[in-house]
Parts: sequence; C-alpha cells; structure tokens
Amino acid sequence: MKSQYPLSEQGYIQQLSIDCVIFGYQDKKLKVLVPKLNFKGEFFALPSGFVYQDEDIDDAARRILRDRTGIQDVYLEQFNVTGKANRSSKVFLDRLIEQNPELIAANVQKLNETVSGIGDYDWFTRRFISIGYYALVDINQVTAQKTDLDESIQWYDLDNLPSMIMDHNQIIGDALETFKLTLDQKANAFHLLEETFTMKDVQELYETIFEKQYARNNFQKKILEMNALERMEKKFTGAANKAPYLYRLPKRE
Amino acid sequence: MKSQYPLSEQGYIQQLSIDCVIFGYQDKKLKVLVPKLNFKGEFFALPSGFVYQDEDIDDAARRILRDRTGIQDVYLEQFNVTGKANRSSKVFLDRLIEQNPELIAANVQKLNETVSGIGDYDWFTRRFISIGYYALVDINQVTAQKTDLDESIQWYDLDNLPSMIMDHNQIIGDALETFKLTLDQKANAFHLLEETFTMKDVQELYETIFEKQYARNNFQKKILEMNALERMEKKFTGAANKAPYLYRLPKRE
DNA sequence: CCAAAAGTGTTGATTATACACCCATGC
DNA sequence: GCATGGGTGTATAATCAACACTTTTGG
Repeated sequence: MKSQYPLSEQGYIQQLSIDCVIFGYQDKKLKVLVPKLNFKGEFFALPSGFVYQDEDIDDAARRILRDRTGIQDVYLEQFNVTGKANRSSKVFLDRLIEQNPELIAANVQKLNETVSGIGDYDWFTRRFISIGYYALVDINQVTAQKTDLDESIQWYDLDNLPSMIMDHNQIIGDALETFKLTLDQKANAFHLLEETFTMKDVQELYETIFEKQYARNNFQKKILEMNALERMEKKFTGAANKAPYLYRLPKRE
Repeated sequence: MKSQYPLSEQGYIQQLSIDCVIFGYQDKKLKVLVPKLNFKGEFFALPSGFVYQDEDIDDAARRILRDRTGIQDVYLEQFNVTGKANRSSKVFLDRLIEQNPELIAANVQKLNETVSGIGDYDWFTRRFISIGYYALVDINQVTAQKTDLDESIQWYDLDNLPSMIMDHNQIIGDALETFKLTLDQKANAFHLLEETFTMKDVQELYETIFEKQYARNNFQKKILEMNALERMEKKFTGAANKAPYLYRLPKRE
C-alpha cells in the first residue's frame, strides 16, 4: 500500500482528507481506537487518509480503516465536514519535525518510505477539508494492527483520550454527539456488541452511552418494539438462574 | 465577480463544490429557488460554486448564495456530502455543448466570460465532491437576482420541481429529508417566515412541511413550550375578531 | 350583541414509567 | 427448595390529543 512516489502523484483528490473515529465498547466503557504515530514525541492522530480519483468517498473511508487498522466490513456513518480556511497540519508537522530533526536530513529514501514522508511536506501542509466518518465495531472481533506509520494503536476510554493533533479531539466529540443524537433513529448501537448478545448487554451499552440508568423491564419493551432484533436460542451460562435469550441483528442480504 | 482567468487559476480548492438548496415558503407551499442556465436547452442547476483557498466552507456557501441570488445573511445548514467516484458534470456539459454548438467556436473571449466557460471544460468535467447546504429564507424579504449565468431564477413548488442536472434533484430530496428530521431539534423552521408572524402562520407552515394537520390549541402549547419565540404586541388586522399575538425569534447578538 | 377567530383551561386517551409476580436454572 | 437473575404482566404517573369555554375584535 505504500508507494515510492510522493502523495501528490498518487492520484488522490487534493486537499480532501477523511478522518475516521472508531468506536468500540468494553467493560461498560465507550472507547476510541487511536494510533500513536511512529515518531519521537507524543503524536496521536485519527486514522486518516485521502480519496483516490476513482473511488467513492465511502469506499475510501473503508479502505483507510482496513489499511490502517486491519478492520474490515464495519458499520460506517459520515457525520460532518470540517472546512475552516486555516485548517492544515502545518503546526503539527512542524512540531513533529522539530522533535525529529533527522527527518530533514538528506535521507531521501527513508523520507519517501514513510507515508507521511517529509518529501510531501508541501502537499501535506496545505489547507485540508476533512470529511468525518465514525465506525462502530465489535471490539472483541477486531484486532487492530498497527502499520509502519504507527508506534502503537490502542483503545482509549472516551473520557480519557490523549491530546491529539489538530482538531482531532474536536472531531471525536462531534462524532459522539452525532452518534448519540441519531441513535434512536438509526438503531445502530448494536454494532458495538458481539454478533449475539443478551438484553442485559444492550441495556448496559445504552446506559454507558447515555450515562443514565434504565428500568430492566421497560428497557426490554422499548428495544423489542423497535423490531430491529432477532431472538435466538437461550444462552446457558452455567449460572444458577434463568438463561437469557440471545439476540442478533437480522442477517443483511 | 467574474474573471478572465480559467477556473483552474482562480485559487479554488480542486474538485470540491458546494451546492445550495434554498427553501422558501409561500401560500402554504414549500418552494425551492432554482436558476435556469442561460443556454439553449432546459438546464436547471442548483446555485453552486467552489471554495477559495483562504475561505471557510461555510463562508463559501454564503458567498455563493449572495453572488448567485443576491440573498444575504440567511440561515444555513450543512447537510451531507456526495462523493461517488463517477460524479462529474461531464454528461451535463456535453449535452449543453451539443445544444449550444456555438460554444466550441473559436470565440475564446466569450468562452472565458461565462463562468462555466467551456475554456474550463477539463477542469469542470473532473470528478467533484459536493458539500450540500440548505438555506431557509423569508421569501418575501428576498428578491433573488439572476446573474449573467442565468436565464431566469425562480421559485418552484417542491412537488413540481423541474428536472435538474446531475444529481441535483436527489440533493434537494436529501436536503428536505434532513431539514424535516432535525426540525424539532434545531427549531429552525421559523426562518422561512417573515420577521414577525402569528401562531397561525407557524401552524400552517408546520402543516405544510409535515403534510398533516395539527390541533390549534395543542400546537400553540407545543411551540411555546420550546421557548424559542418571543411574544410581541398584538396584530390588529381590522378583522372582526380577537387580534392574534405576533411572535419573532429573539434578536441574536 | 353577534360572528369570527384567538387564547386558555379541562377532560380523556395514549404512552411511558414504576411495581409486582412468575419462571427457569444450578446447586 | 432456594437463591439468582430473566421474562412478562399490571398499576400508576406523565404526557399528548380532543373538547369546551372564554376573550377580544369590528360591525
């Protein structure tokens, strides 16, 4: 996926980037998958990328997720566009170079090997319009893999995010806001759970997302009345109590 | 606002356009302001434009509205991004040229005088990502003015729109859908009315938008409970009945 | 004083929340 | 049988829609 050529010659649409906010859920916590860039200094950046000339923007978002995190076939929603005139990664890149002075050395080959190689400085520091996507993934099903670009890629609790480059913290906030605001409408929170799940799982998820408690029986009614779930066989856990039903999203054809 | 230079040299962001859907309301009908292009043939196109390098996308949308329709200071909302790989105006432009063969004549000066001058054919027929904005305007306050680019600019009933170029009919549909879906949340429908209005005006507006009837008293309660309106003095119409209160949106500071 | 339309209060239905009960499960 | 947690039914509260009544206005 990497290229010897500078970004400006790889057939991308100019000045347009896609930023992906990947939400996961575990232990009653909402989490975001955040890569840490493989440079000296603390540089956390959302999985981002550009759009090929012959590629739908939705496909670009999926490709970026796949290449950067190893995650395939996830639920995706576009949530907004950030387009301030002064929005560029110049401040971030200059700070990065300052802390990684070897990058300006005449090691041209190495520069071009890194995707954000400083050979692309001019291209990269132009003003960028960013289309934001959020993804909802089953954190257990997915094993995020870092690329050469990343020193690490890790899940962070939503209330304990690292300080990120540019406006990426802001973008995460916008993604969360849109997710919560449209959740009832889209009924998409289930994508954060495993393929099958109990009603208790759903309730705990909702309680985490909206930060409030629900009554067990009424919650069950509300969810089932959406007719969005398929009831499966019971789940025998070995515990000394009635086995709960399992549910899943109906197979999409 | 026009330029002798081709579009590619005017400092726009490449392959990024803004399309504006301007909603108005009159005689219990929702309307959209649609310019008809000043060429032979029936070419209806949303007011569209591009984003300058040093310009916020929101500002660009406002500028496009102002330059193309004469409308200033309107309520604007970004609603989505259309980014299919095969999205370009090539089909439309070729049809336009076919019906306007004089455009390919060697009259270079005239070509460059028109904003969509065919001198820009290559630039213009590239794939474009479109950011959609919808505007809500007071149809009485606003007198749309056509530019040289337009043969006419006219309000069309939403249920009687002309067949438009590219995916512009689709974009209008998306704009309307988002408007309706977020209306309660944003409480922004009032921007379609005059500066002051009666509760009956509001009710008729809502009945038009949602295509259903409301009970007068309950509707009044619902609207007032939003606390979004300021009650003014009464409106004496001369009719032999109780004068209704006037309302307005509180002055924004 | 009357007709017309606006404003507001009151009732009834619907829906949402709280409470209660029963059921399955493994020890 | 009993403790535990799940499923479902019922009562209560709150919300929303329907009805009724009063007020204002100009003739």
